[in-house]
Amino acid sequence: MLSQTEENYLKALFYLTSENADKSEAGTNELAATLNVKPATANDMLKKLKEKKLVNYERYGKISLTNSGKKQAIDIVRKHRLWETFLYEKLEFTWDEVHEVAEQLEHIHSPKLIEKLEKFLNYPEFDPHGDAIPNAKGELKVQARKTLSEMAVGKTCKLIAVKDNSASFLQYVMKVGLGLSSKIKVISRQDFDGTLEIEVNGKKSVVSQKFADNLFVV
Amino acid sequence: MLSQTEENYLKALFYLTSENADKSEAGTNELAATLNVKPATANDMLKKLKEKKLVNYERYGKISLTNSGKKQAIDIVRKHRLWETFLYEKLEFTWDEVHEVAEQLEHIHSPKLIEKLEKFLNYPEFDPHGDAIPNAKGELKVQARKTLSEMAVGKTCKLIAVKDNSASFLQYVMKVGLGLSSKIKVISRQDFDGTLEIEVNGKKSVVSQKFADNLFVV
DNA sequence: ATATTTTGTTAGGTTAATCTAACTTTATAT
DNA sequence: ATATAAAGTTAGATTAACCTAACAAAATAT
Ligand SMILES: [Mn+2]
Ligand SMILES: [Mn+2]
Ligand SMILES: [Mn+2]
Ligand SMILES: [Mn+2]
Repeated sequence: MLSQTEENYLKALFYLTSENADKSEAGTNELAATLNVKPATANDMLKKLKEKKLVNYERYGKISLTNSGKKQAIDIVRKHRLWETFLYEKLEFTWDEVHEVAEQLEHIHSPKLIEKLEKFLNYPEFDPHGDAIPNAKGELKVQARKTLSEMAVGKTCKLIAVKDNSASFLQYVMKVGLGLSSKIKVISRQDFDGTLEIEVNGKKSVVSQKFADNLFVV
Repeated sequence: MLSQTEENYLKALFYLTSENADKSEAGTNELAATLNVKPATANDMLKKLKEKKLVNYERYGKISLTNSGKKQAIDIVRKHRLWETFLYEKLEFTWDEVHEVAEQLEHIHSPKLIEKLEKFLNYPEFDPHGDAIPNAKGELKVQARKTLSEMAVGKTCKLIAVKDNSASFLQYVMKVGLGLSSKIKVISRQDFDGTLEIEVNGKKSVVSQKFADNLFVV
């Protein structure tokens, strides 16, 4: 059985090499930064994970998950997102509070618990941030989506997911009047730096490109 | 913040020195046995817990929890029993399955989670094994109770709690037709070894004294 | 009162996960 | 093509939690 630490490495690698991250291989420094450890630490762990056949890795080479590693990573993501959904739907947590607690809950080992939890939540397909929840087989719904920053001026779109899960970002999103399913109209865009003027529920706001890069819409 | 290991030592000491255990101090070997570690290991940890002012301990002396240690131990017990109740009430776990998973869940750190969970469960006072759940202040309902082995022949009583929480014991209890609130009539007792003949829902069974010692009745 | 058993402690090691400091390899820029 | 910078690795330490083996103290039994 994997330790919590090993699980965190697999999950980090999964995110660093997922579609979302537009590349399929990661580096030691990048991985270390994600996990808030020093590169030397990540390097040690990579050797261990390679030994366990969970990552593809050669000295000075790029890193990727093996099929086995990916399967395990997806299972952790599944648990994380089911717990977030539980906290949000059943315990009245707000969407900026769920992530931190789910970081702990995702490491509970009990297949039965997850099966039962999923059933209790009525087999949800998306978590409170709009991210797809993998099913027991590791399959997840892929939605066509673009970032708000890619939307044409004058168009209206619907918020379906957020990329950043940090409490500070999510609180900012709420402050602008946004939540999942909100309708957003793009009023104008500054060519200089991509700053957008948007309208949500009749309320206008000016937001940075960085902000818009972190919102997924259809 | 306490590590999972430290929490487990506090919890073990709490049980070893509670009313239930008819003594208020514990020994190193006893503690080590409870936690499935060697006495040398427990000894190291005792020094650490003393340093943190969580236990009263002197070389070759008896061990007890300080007020601070006891408060923390009760909080872990509270979490454990709330999670057991959640698993039993909401996720359809059976009473022999809940303990093992709760052993993991009790170490999740989030005061808000526990508050919300308690509210979601409607402030339960007893867990699936009939054990009292401490409230947020650490107070718990104390019920007058005796063990089935202490009951007089001919009397009928009600099962309100089980002492042993192991799956094997609980499955045995179910096999005899018992659950919380079951009515039990004591038909006869062997003076030689305390073996009892009991009747539950019209069904007669013969059980050992050890078995009867682990059932609390009123 | 002394011998034996039980209980508790110490010394010295191991493993997982982390670190710093020094080093090597690969990538980038002139 | 070489120098510099960035990325990655290694060696050697540290800490928490565990171990075994040897020893010391306390409890008990004769
Ligand atoms: Mn999350
Ligand atoms: Mn999420
Ligand atoms: Mn339990
Ligand atoms: Mn219980």
